[in-house]
Order: sequence, then C-alpha cells, then structure tokens
Amino acid sequence: MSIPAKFTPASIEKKWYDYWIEHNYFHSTPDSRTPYTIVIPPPNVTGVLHMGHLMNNTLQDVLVRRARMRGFNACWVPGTDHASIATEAKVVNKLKDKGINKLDIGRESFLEHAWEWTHEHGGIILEQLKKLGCSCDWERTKFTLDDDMSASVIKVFIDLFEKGLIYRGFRMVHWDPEALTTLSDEEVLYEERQGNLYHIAYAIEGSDEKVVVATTRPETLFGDTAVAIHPEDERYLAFHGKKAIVPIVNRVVPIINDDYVSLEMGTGCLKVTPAHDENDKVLGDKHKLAFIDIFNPNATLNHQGLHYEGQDRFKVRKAVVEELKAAGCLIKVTPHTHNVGTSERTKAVIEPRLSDQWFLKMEDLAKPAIDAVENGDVQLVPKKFLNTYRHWMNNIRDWNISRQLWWGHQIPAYYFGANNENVVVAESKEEALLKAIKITKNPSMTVGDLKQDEDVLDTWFSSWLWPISVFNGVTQPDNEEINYYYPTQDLVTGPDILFFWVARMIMSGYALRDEKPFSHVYLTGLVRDGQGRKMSKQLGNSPDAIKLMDTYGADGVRVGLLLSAAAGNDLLFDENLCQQGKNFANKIWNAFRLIQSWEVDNSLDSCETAALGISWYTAKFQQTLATLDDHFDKYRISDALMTTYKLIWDDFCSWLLEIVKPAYKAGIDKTTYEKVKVLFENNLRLLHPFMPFLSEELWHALNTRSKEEALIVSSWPTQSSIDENILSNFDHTAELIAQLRTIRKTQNISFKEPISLHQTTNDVISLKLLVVKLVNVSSWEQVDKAPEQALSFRVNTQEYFVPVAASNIDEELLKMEEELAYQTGFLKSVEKKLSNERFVSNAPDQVVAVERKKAEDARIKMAALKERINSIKG
RNA sequence: GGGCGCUUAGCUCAGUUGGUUCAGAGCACCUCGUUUACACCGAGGGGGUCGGGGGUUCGAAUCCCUCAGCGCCCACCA
Repeated sequence: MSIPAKFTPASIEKKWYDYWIEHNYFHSTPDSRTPYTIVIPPPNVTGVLHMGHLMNNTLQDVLVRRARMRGFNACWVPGTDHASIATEAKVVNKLKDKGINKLDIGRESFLEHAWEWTHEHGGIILEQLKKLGCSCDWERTKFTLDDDMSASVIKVFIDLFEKGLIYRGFRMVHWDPEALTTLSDEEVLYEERQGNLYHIAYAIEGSDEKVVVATTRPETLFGDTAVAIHPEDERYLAFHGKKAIVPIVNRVVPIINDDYVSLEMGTGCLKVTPAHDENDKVLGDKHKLAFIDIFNPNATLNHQGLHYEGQDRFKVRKAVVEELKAAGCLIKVTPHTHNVGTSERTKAVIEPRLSDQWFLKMEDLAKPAIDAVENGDVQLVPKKFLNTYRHWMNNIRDWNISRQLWWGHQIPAYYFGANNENVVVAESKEEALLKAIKITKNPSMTVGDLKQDEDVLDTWFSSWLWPISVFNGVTQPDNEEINYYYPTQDLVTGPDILFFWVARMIMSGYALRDEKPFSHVYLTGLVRDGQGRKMSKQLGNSPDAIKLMDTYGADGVRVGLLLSAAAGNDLLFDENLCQQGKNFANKIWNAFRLIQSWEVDNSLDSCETAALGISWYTAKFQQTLATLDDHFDKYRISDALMTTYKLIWDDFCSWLLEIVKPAYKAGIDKTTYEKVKVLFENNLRLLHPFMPFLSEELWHALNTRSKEEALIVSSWPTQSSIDENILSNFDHTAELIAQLRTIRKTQNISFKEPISLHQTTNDVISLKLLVVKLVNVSSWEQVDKAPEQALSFRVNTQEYFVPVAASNIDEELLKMEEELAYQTGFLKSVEKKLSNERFVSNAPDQVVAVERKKAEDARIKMAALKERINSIKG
C-alpha cells in the first residue's frame, strides 16, 4: 500500500482550495433557493491574521459550509475595513520614520501615502483567510472606502441630516491630543491611576479669608471661572455672594451655589473650569460662566497659560504646584486614585475639550433595536449578553461621528458665508452650490465660495451600514440582491464590539430598511493565552497564525480552536488542542487507509457479523445526527464538533471498523465493502464543515460517488427513524465485551487463547457474533446452574460466567461479597425512599416507577449473588 | 458607585423545566499492549461531599438567602 501512514495536510490544502475556486462553489447569486447569508466582520485592511480572526472565521465557515450542504444558497460576503484612526496612526508613524510630518504634506499627499500603504498591505489578511479554508464569495469582496461603499455612507449622512437626526453641536468631547482628533465614548478606555488631590487656597476678594478647593488637575486653574459650593453647606455660608481670586492668574471669579457640589467630597469647594470638564460645563451653562479654553490641540497650554504657554499639561501640573507652594497657596496634597480616560488607539490621556462636532441622535434609533432583541427577532448567543445590551441601549447617548482625521469618508457638509456660518449637506460640491444659492438667493455664488468640512466620519459610521451596503441596499433600496439576501442569518463577532458595531447595525437596519440586519448574533469569547492573559503584540504571547496552520494543518487548527470554544466564553488557547485536531485528522486518514487496503473477494458471501455492525452503526449515525443537528440549532458548535469526533473516532473506528475488519490477508465480501464505504462517506459529510480539506480529499479518494461531484456541494444527511432496539442491544453487548476484556487482562489471558462464556438466564439478547469476534469467545452456552470454577459479572441483570482455574476463586468470592454488601445498602436506601409516603404521593408516577425498578433489580442481583456465593462455599 | 455573570475531576468545560444510568465529556494521568489502519495508536483504570454556610422541598449541582474569590459591562463627581 503506497498511501503514507501519516497524513500531511500541506500536501492537499492548496489543491482543494483552488479546486473549489475553479468550480465557483463559493459564489452565490440570487435564485429560487432560500438564502443563507453571513457578512464578515471586516478586519482592518492592513491587519494581519490573529487568533481572534482564526476563531471567528472558522466559526463562520462552519456555519456557511453546513448551510450550503443543507441546500441553502449560501453567501458569505468578505471585505475589509479602512479603520480610520488605526490606519491613519500607522501611516503617520511610517511617515514620521521618514521624517515627514502629516501636517506639512497636507491632505492630498497624505491620502496618497495612505492609499499606497493600503495597497501594499491591504488584502493580506484575506489571503490568510483562504489558507484557513474560508469559503467566502470572493467576487463580492468589499472595502469600506470603495466608491460604492462611500456613496452609501454619504447618502445615509445626508438622509439622516435632513431628518434632523444628525446635527452639529458645540459639545464637550473626548480629545486625543496625540492623534489630534475627537473620539467617541466607546473609544475611550478608563484606567485606574494613582494621582493626587491638591488642596488649594483661593483668596476671597476684599477679605483675608480663603476658600480651599480640592482638585486633581491644578494646571486647569487657568481656565477657572468660578468656585462652587453647596448652598446649604454651613461651613461656607459666609461666602455667599462673594468673589474669589484664582491664584497665579489673579482672576476674580464668582462663588456660586449649586447643589451639584457634594458636601462630603474633597473640601466641599469646587473650582469650576467649564471648558475642560464635562460637569463643570454643565455648571458653566447653568450659571452663565465664561468658558476659557487653555489648551492647544496637542494639550500644551495656550496663551491663557501665561508663562507656561507652550508647555505640556503634565509638566505644567508639576510647575504650578511648585509655584502655588511657593506662594503659600498649597494647603495639602493627598494621594488619590481615580480613573483616567485614555485613547484606545494612541493610549494618550484624553483631554475633555469643547468643540464643534457632528452628532447623531440615538434615542429614536435605539427604540426598535431594543425591541428587536427583547422580543427575540434578533437573538444574542449566548443569552447572557442580553442584559448588557439592554442596559447600554437604554442609556444610550448621542454618537459623536466626526473625527479630525483625513483617512475616511470626508463629511459632505459645505460651509459658506463671511464666517462660514452657513452649512449645507450634499452629495457633491455642485449640488451643495445649488442648495447654497437657494438659501442665499445669490446666483453669482461659485463652488469657490464653498468650503467642505475637513473632518471625516467615524469608522463605525461606514461599518454600521455593512449588511445593507454590501448589497447596495442604501443607494438602490429595491435591488434584487438586497431583497434576496437581506436580512442575513448569522453574525459572528466578539463581544468587545457589541456596541461599536452590532447594536449600531441593528439600529441602521431598522432605520434604513425597517428590518433587522440578522437573526442571530453569535458572540465569541476572547482568545487568551494559557495564563488567561489577553493575547497581544506587546506581550508577544500570540502564536503566529500562519505558522500554526503550517504545523497542524488548517483543519487541525480549526478543530483545535473549536474544541473548547463555547459561545461567549473566553478561550484559553493551548496548542495541545491543535495537536488533538491534527491527531484526529491522522486518525481519519488511517481509517481511510484501512478501508482502501481491503480487497474484495467476489466469491465470499455477505458477512453476518459485519452486517450486524453495519445495522448498528447506521442506527448510531442517525441518533448522532439528531444530536448534532440539535447542537447546531442551538449554536453549540464545539459540542457539535465533539459529537462528530466521538462518532468517528469511537463508534466508527474503534467499534465498526474492528467489527468489519477481515482477517489477515483475507478478502472482504463486496456487500460489506460497499456499505462501509458509504458509511464512511456519510461521516465525511458531517465532518466537512469542521475539516473541509481532509474531508474533500477523502471524498474524492474514496471513489464511490455517484452523482455529487464535490463534497462541498453535496448534501447534509437527513434524519430518519432510529432503530432504538439495536442501539440498546449494542450497549449491552459493548458492556459485555468490556467486561470480558477486563477479565482477559486481569487474568492474563492472551487474546489468542479463546475463552468460553456461560449464562444462566437469557432475558437479554446480545449481539453474540460481535462478542465472538472482538473478544475471541469460542463457546457460549446457556446453562442451568452456575459453573463451579468461574468468574462472574453482570451486565444489567444478566449474569455471565467465565470458567477459570481454581486459584482465582477466592478473589472472586471476595468481590462478590463486596458487591452483595453494596447492593444490600443500595436496596435499603431505595426502600426507605419508597416507604416515604410523601415521596410516593408527591413524586411523578414515572419517578416512583423507576425507584421500584431499581429495587427490583437490586433484589434479583442479590438473589443471584447469594446463590452463587453459597454454591461456591459448598 | 450602578448593573450582570461565573465558581463542577489536574486542565478546559457540558449539565436545557429540581426526579430515569445525574455527577458527565475531551485532554492530561496510571497500568498493560508493538494483533497485519493509525504509538498522532489500542485495551483497561483511578480521580470531584458540584466555592463555604444556611434555607425551601419527599427530593437540590439545579430554586432562595448569605459569605468568599474571580470576571465583564456602564458611569466616571472634584
């Protein structure tokens, strides 16, 4: 036999991927079948495959491949995301290495660099997905900055603006002083940091008294425009109506009363810096205070910072503290831990900043999206995320959608007028001009009078349209594709972007099409390392995905990841699981080798033993298929895999093949041979979603196919009635075989030495032929009385005996006496239960019946044991 | 600070409405085995009072209360 005993995945993977592509099996177009659609969570265009992607896309491919086999028109739409801030940050760094500053080269030139970078690194990740075996419809590949994608984004912006949902607001936003842009609430991460609480004395105007405020940010005193106290704070009643003098700047500011101020916190006195703190802004608006912005965009101080102008905020903090100390204004400093907002991308400490930004009103958009998830139209898997979702959606705030970046969709807003005080929103400058003329009634205006907004939209403002825009459902709302494929079925993604992306897609679905975007959201866990740490570049604990596939094969890695990946649970990645996947592949490979090695002997009659095994396996397969389908229906993908794993390894390889296997050098009859090949082929169908490469390879190598050309487009087995009788019969037989093997082992009886078996009763039929073959039983008789010199055991209530030499009998006697003691105790406890009237009257009849059966069985066993013990003792 | 969830065998986890073999699976481990698919293997085996305590019930891994430990989400008040 020339087939190697070790399976080498590398030898077949590319071959079959190319084959699938050549035959166009991944491509989908609308037809009369029911669609099954998944849109990929688009990875960053310049990203490389990491463990999370492996996990995610394996799951999607499993779902897609199974759906395809079940006769659905499967369509998996791939694509990439331009990842505005992440990509821009990379390009900025790259230019910096070359000594180029983004601002020096200007927008046009910067974008050229960005596109160059995108073309250079873009799409690598999609190639890597192919290696994993992903059956995406590559003809549909989209990029969020493609022209048609951009057109969708712009159209939605304009529509929502015209509906009054998008507005421009002067608001406190999260400012990233390193990337020089605003961030949405979701892009800010809070870290606990050790800081100080500074107690600073402010003089009261026209008095020797002082008021002491507490602050964590003394450098912001340049922006102070009030001191606030609680109106009922008895300590400060004397200060009502007075004014305070801000140290260093010597600004005279009012002391205001507001019950926002806590009596317990700090000193009970608050310095108010309306331009640099969200809460202070509220106070500022309420009390009509001045707003003094003291920072430049890069968080150095501006001219308001006086002699600190141009210096960084943290340096200024130290210097100001020193100056206050020297001036005797610093009363005390206490350590203080607090949470500091940082930029998800640049890690810079966020500076609250007032600025003009674009916002999307969320409250009305959220309502149908909340309902959809509450009433199950959109199901989150696992359900535990429902609470999180509900909580967030019910407290949703307006979405800051503008970013001070260049890489992205430029906001289609055009300003005009002497101070650019007017704005129109339009698809193009020309259209904007028409709108502007309408407003100004000045026909002499030209496009030169219009200035487009410099900012771009948040990345998620394009990805929230993804399930619609990939089918051009925004720009052509009634086209055939969107009508056919939308809503999609399943979305597979991580819980970390539940709000960034998933919630917003649900909202856009209802806002734009009055329809959910998908029915199920499968939320995967994070992939962590063996110590539970999140995998990251910094820690260097993330294995190289490509290397992993080279080592264990794509199928092996897929199995490894899936094996312990219950939905929503973090996966502690362990390479051993990939090894297990690889071992499994090898096991299947060798099962194939065994079958291939058989030679049909047409002179042989159909083997009866094999026929029994085949009948049993057929039933077992049906039973497992029902379980498997159920796991899939409930999105228990790792359970589905484990079910398949055990079916093939244990039931097919360990049992069926051993039953069917012809004797050494003997031929096999044609009937058995053909049937086993069909059973193996059916195994491959179940296996295909998990291990597409190996299963496709063997499907072809097996050479039994009649009508279906490739496994990927073959059919998923259908459930039919299950022969329960043979299954229970087999269970009994398997137990009998295990007992006999144990006896062989403990008694040191070689397999080659046949054993004989006796039984006294015959109330259970066992599949005798299997026992004869698998444990080499030479004679099997029913006897009236237990043999004198024999080992005994029971399967259920059936008693069996294996005659042995006398020397083993004492041991056997002891064993039986122990067993008798156990049964006696067991019976006692069951009888106690049954004599409890409340149990008998309250418990369901079925449960009581079971207890009665237990007692009955115990009595039978005990009687047999006693009889045997007595007979041995003579 | 508010909310949610988790704790079951050495490891990773199942356990659906409390009641049939419900105390499980895979891996790891131990013993034996090179029988002619596979040592990336086969056969057999050990291992948990289901985090602690209390309660409801005829009956609790499962329901309630409480304590301890861990994790996540939201808000981020000087």
